Amino acid sequence: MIFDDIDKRLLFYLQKDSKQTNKELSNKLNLSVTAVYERIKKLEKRGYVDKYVALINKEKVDKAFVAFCHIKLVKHSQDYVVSFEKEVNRLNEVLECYHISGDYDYLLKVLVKNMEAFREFMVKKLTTINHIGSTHSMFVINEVKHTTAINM
Amino acid sequence: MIFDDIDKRLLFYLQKDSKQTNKELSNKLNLSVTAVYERIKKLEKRGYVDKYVALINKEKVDKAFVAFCHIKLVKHSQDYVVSFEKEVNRLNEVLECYHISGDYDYLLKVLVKNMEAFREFMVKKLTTINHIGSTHSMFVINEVKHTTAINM
DNA sequence: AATATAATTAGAAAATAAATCTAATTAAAT
DNA sequence: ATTTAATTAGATTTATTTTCTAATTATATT
Repeated sequence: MIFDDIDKRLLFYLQKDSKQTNKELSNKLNLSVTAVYERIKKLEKRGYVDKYVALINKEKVDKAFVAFCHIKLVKHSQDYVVSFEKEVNRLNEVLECYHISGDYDYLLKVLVKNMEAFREFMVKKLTTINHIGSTHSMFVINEVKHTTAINM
Repeated sequence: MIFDDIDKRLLFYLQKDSKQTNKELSNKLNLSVTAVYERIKKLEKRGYVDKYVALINKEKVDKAFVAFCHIKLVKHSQDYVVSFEKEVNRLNEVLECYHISGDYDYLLKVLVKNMEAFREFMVKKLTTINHIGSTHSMFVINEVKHTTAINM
């Protein structure tokens, strides 16, 4: 199977705006509507597209306070890791969690209303999770760049 | 204007899958198709929805190596900050860039093919940007959680 | 190079969904 | 209680997606 330049350009446009009609895309790609349609279906079927989503304005829904939390576990045994990761998945303030190299074990992206809500989150939710050794939080002063679009 | 529980549930569904038809949404929300349609248009108009996008599978497009880079500037004068932020916006390996509190000034999320590509990025692109004092990179071993859906 | 095979594309037709309109209902304000 | 505004439902129109058939293009085989 081939994944050519037209496919790349198609994904580029869909990553910018997935609500474009196939006709609009067909103009940009110099193809017929059917050709665009078939390519999109092919890309979806082969797993290139994870999903289509609406991206919500976090200021509008009052969740504009963003923090990154480094977390160290007390031990790195299989069961500690598994249970920590399961707990983190339950916390809906945590949008992202990465197991990373370096001084800390995990990096979390946390979204809440304000500093007070963040304190609540830390005290009542995060630090009640077992096996956490230490944490280190960094607060987002300004979002300089934020895109979901992968460049191919 | 009111932003009620139905709106919240509607955004919840749209954040999961924006390709659902209004009929499917109307079933989930126990509303008519028109009511769903009007609510979506209202939310869009009032700025609740930033945009609709396709989320692409990074393994499929061979950009599965993820790194977070801490960056310190040599100075924090206005012009240094402005020019750094402008440069970062140009780099398409950088999906996200945050000005943060703490030991470092910035946190970058970088997406490339592999470690070799990351090295290339650091040497040929990132560190050629002026005003960078020091950097510290963390590599993603595993993506434990990753969602774009804000919980309201 | 000629032929067969598969993949991609285009255009028309059918099916489906979005958008608009009018009227009815519900909620909020006076 | 009455007016006003907002929301909703159902019907209709408009637009888009999906399917179908045929033509074209690319790839593989002899």
